Amino acid sequence: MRMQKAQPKIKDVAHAAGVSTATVSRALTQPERLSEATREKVFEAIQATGYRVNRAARNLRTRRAGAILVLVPNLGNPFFSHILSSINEVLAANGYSVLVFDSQQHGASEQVVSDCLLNGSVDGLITLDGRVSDVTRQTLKNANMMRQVVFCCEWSDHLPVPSIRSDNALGTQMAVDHLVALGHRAIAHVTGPAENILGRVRKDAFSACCAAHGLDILPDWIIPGDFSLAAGVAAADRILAMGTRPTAVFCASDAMALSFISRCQQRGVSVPHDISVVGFDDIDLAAFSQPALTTIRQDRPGLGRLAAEELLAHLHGDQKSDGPHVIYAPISLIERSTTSAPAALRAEPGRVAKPAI
Amino acid sequence: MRMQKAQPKIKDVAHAAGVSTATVSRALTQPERLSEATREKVFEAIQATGYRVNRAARNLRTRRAGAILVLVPNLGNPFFSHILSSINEVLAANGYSVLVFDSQQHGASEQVVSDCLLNGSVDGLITLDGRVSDVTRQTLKNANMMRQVVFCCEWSDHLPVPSIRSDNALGTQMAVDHLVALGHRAIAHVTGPAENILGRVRKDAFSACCAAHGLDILPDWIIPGDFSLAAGVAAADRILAMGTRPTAVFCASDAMALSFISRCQQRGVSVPHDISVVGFDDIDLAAFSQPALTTIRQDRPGLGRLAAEELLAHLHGDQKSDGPHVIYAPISLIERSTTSAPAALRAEPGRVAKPAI
DNA sequence: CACACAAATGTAATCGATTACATAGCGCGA
DNA sequence: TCGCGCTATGTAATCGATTACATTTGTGTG
Repeated sequence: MRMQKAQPKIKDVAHAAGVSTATVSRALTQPERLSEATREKVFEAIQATGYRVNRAARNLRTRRAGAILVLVPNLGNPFFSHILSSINEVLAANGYSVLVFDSQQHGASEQVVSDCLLNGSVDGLITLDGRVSDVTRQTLKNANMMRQVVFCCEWSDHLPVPSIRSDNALGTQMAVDHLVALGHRAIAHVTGPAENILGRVRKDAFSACCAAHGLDILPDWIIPGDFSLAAGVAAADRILAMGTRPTAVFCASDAMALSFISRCQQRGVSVPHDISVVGFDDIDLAAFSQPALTTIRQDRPGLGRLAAEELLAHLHGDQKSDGPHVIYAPISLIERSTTSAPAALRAEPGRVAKPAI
Repeated sequence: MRMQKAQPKIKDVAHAAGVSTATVSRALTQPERLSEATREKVFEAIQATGYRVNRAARNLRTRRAGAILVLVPNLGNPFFSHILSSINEVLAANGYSVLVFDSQQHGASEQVVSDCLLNGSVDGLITLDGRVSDVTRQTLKNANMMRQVVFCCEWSDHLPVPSIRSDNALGTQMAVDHLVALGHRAIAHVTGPAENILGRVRKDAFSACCAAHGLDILPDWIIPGDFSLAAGVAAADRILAMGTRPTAVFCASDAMALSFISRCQQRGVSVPHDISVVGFDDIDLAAFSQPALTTIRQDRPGLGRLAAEELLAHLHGDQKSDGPHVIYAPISLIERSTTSAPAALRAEPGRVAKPAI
């Protein structure tokens, strides 16, 4: 009774259908090569026995894993969930399983990645983490496995593989242009972590855009953050303590923007009346905060989908586009209610319509 | 040049070390059974050749997969990220890989689950989705695979497997007690989806608690929601339109609570001055909203960790606790700033200290 | 009618590890 | 000295599929 019925094997099916194992296997993998009669016999036998292909055996023989590794820096960060979701959707639809690993969690994370690729437990890697150790890079190069890796969101310039990303510089420019168009000339920036490629790119783009607009940005107005909620609060405290306070703030993440705003409100500073705020990402909550957050939307589902599709194309050999090419997912400014003309301009309505360039 | 060096196999290592493949295998799996000299020879050869155990071969032979499937209802929901993260942490530390699937994504989701378990591509299943189809239940029962499944957060009473969860009734009671202690007697509830076990349990507990306190809850005050941000807005609109408006609202999720509050503020209703709000979950943003959200904290890392540990215990045969037992992760009321005494009581301070029972 | 060729199916090698069983070497007590 | 038992290692079967190659059957052609 408590005996566990052994899983039926291909031999059992073959026997039940009165054919050879080869025929059963072919019914599953190349049904068009069998006569209709046999094919049906086999499928009936499969039904009857409840047969399932043993994955390990198939993988061993075919030297494929049918799985993709997704490397996430901090799985606990909800920003990644939509990306993971769309990656999953595309891969699952193509018969691949999705393995996830948190690249910050284990000292052994570098080990894990190259291990998985080298020992055949996955066919490819999508990494949302732009930091790639030298060891990993070298290992991938040696094993000639570069074409089975793609970056998503983040990237590293040292690893020549395809990269799916938002145009962060463009997004930053949209944010700055928007604020400048409203009349702001004193704009602060709360950055991402210095070691993060996105943080660096957005910060550099911010400086460049401000320079292009001829804005005079005080060094103090570049406030180091780390994308986190806590960083937004800290940034608000710093700005509210400043002698010459900027009239607008561009935050490198929505999380920082939202907590920045909360802290301002808590300290009696009104957004956007007293200070305008622009975020980056367009997380779900951005549309539902009060006031609703003006931000730069990253197409998270699109990023995931494109990355998955790109990887699949490479795995299936469409090397039409081998190497380190970049694909940009669409990005856009979502104007909501945390930006307005600066107070000084509102006092001189003449300048509001056509703000000084 | 572009030849891809074939991965070294165990035979290559054996040859390099001058031993048999059995010895190499033993060096990897039961090193204590080898003499120190041989063991070192083998490890050097492994180093030298860059050998990695082929997973498919090992899995085939050992009839293990070294992987666990985590089934998530809606991967895009950030609530799950912390849980997934801690599941991952525990499993990775124990040498297991983590496969994720979104149970809402594919019509084939039921297929996927039983497939994965039956074809040996995973050793166990942690499901965050309480809805289990009859087919799946039957399949699991037939294959005697129940002991390789655990529920986390959600559950189904029809599947007798271990369940790691928060004490939702207790959490609800904490919320209601808190509001009642503040003097509220007119409390609304924004529910989760009717088809969701958590939504139902919290709603039932809410009704029971209110009854226990002798509160008179109008049917209208039970507002159907679905945990989403949009539902919070809709609920706010409904409540603000009511003739007899409740003085407090218990929302079945933080997402609904936060968007509920935003909508109230937007419509000029102040929280907690005009209406008190309690959430459920304690998501990251709850502490950083303005006002900071009073809520019931679920220990998400704890839920994930316990589920992973429970599953590992079962897989390793510690069937000390076989069957459908329930493990509760700690839950607590986090008092922040979205609750206060109702306006009516503030006018009669005499009643504030000891509100009428 | 014989032969070439294609289609359908079977036989058995193969993927790369683990491990049951066999063997060799060694120490120790009788 | 013999033999028992223990340790260290080797030999070869095994896990369960896929697939190269062989074989059979059927079909069209000169």
